[in-house]
Amino acid sequence: MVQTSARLLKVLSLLQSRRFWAGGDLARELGVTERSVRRDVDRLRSLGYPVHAAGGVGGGYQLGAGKELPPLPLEDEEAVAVAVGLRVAASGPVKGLEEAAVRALGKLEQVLPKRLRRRVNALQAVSVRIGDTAPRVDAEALAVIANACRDEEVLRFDYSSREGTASARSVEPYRLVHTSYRWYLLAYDLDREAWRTFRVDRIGPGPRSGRSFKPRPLPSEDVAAYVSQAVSTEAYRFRARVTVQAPASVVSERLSGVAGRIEELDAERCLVHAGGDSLEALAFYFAWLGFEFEVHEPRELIEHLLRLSERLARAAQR
Amino acid sequence: MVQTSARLLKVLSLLQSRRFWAGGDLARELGVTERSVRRDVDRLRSLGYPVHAAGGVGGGYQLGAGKELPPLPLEDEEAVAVAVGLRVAASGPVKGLEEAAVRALGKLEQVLPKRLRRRVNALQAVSVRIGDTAPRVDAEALAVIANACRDEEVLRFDYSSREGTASARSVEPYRLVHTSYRWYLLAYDLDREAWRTFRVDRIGPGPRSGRSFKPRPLPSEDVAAYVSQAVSTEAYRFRARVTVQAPASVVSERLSGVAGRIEELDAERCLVHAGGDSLEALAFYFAWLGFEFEVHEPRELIEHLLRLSERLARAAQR
DNA sequence: GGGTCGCGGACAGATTCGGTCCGCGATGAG
DNA sequence: CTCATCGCGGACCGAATCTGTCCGCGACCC
Repeated sequence: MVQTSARLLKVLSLLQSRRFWAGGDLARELGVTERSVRRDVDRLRSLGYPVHAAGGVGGGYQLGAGKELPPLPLEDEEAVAVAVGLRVAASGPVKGLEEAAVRALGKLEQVLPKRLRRRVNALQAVSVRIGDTAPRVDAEALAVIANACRDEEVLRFDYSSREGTASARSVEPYRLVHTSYRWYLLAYDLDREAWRTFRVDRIGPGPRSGRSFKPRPLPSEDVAAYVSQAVSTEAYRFRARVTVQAPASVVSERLSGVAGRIEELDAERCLVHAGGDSLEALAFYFAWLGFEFEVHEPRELIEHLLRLSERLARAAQR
Repeated sequence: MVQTSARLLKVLSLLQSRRFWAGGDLARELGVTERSVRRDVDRLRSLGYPVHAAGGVGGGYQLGAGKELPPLPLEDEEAVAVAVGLRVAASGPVKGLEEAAVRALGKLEQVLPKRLRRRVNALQAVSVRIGDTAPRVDAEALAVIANACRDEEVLRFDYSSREGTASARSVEPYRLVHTSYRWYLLAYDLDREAWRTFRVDRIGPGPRSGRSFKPRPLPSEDVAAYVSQAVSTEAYRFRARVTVQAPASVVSERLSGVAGRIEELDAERCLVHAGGDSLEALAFYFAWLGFEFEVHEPRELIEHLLRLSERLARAAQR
């Protein structure tokens, strides 16, 4: 009967909504005998979910941490929180998690009721962004693209090239790669009949996935290497060279997340090469460090720092 | 048989792992006839999960967005991403979502296999924090506390008072409230036999939940109001008064997340009252605005800005 | 010691399940 | 246009399963 399976799902969900459930309560909640509850619990156990039980007064069933993760039943609010959290995670505050976050986001968005999707989008707007060396990537677009890759569906979108000219693209998406704080899409461009690497932040709003395609062999075994090579010519608007009066290890910890590399000069100083598209972001990263530093280039950054310094000095006057 | 229910769960999970599944493929994957697959799909539909189907060549089944959210089957990596994302969300980058995020986190942590928990904790460390008016709250502690509230379990922890004296507490936890960038726990202190409001960031590491208790009536109907009144005497280390040369609406948008309130002076200026425990954070927030501003108090902030301004000026020299 | 609560065997009847067989209709490629 | 593909669902039947009932056991806590 469908009833049995539905009940099983319900038990699973009940057990996750409250730590302890007495057999009798569960039975009442589910509208079956206690014996059936015991059987359901057994079934869950045989499915690999560790349900602990405590005897005596105040005892009950409790879902524990097992080897595998049970499917997570979420309330509306919680789902929204998960979606928002994943969008943050996908935009990269924590290294090495972006791809997984995007995959999870794809799964979630696929089944997210419309009313919740609206809430997520509304909340998304107010997210606080730090420094922002990374251009803002639309997390929903990211999810759409990730799903298109997974499902092998042709993707259409508008793309603005580095020079700012826009063009409509129609591609077979293969991989979404996250490197040095940017998202890239490795895809086969159907109109140009060639492999291309797209910067996701340059993809226009609302990419649409369409009919499915038969995947062709990738241009390289090592996709990450291929992409990073393809984009190595990619330049930031500004490249900064800055000497910081602090040990390289300290700086690298505090600058985690900035695109760039750090050279140790001596025990107390290091040279930071950082790339960014915004002077504000670059200035803040270094100011935020809290150490003395010296900018060698670019000139624009030096000028920006001077202006900022003057503004702060004015703020402190009275 | 357990088989049927297990299969149903598996179908649900398969349908979320790939967009399109042909009936034959599903049948092979599950080890049953195609007819049975159709029946399973029917069952899912009757459980409220909208499974769309497309006929013809290249057709297949597809899980759509329904009224309710199906339980989310997560891979290991994805679960870690969700946990990290939720921890970020719980620490409050997006308004009004913190409580839900903590609830979801509680659910997740309850069933998170140990190996994944370690990963989450490891990753948590490197999370980038902005400005940080909010003291760092241990997300795992938050989850433990939330679960203790939900499960009505006595909670023990070390608490350092405002003056810095530590004491061991044993309380009945009732509500976790998030206001103005801080977490508070409303609880009944069993030793002092009185209601108390605890700042979660002052709770020592590893709060432990114990035996369950019978809840007593709350001291007030409106818990949020009660707590906010109870903590109204709570002072920040620094209180700043700053005039900003920008419309109040713009400022309030960019300062979202800072504890404080904004008074409109005229169309082009507003007065911001902000509280914070760190001069760096306060300076950062106002500098980050990008507008001209003037600090009226505190003196420390003015001095800090001067020092910062000089440091930036030095950085720009060469 | 007694009450509470989880455990699980046994049994019987009702229900359901899954495989098989089959014809229908929609879709999309050639 | 035609054909192959693929989802749909009715019918049938034997096997498997589920549920409620009854009951004794053991653990735990007051």
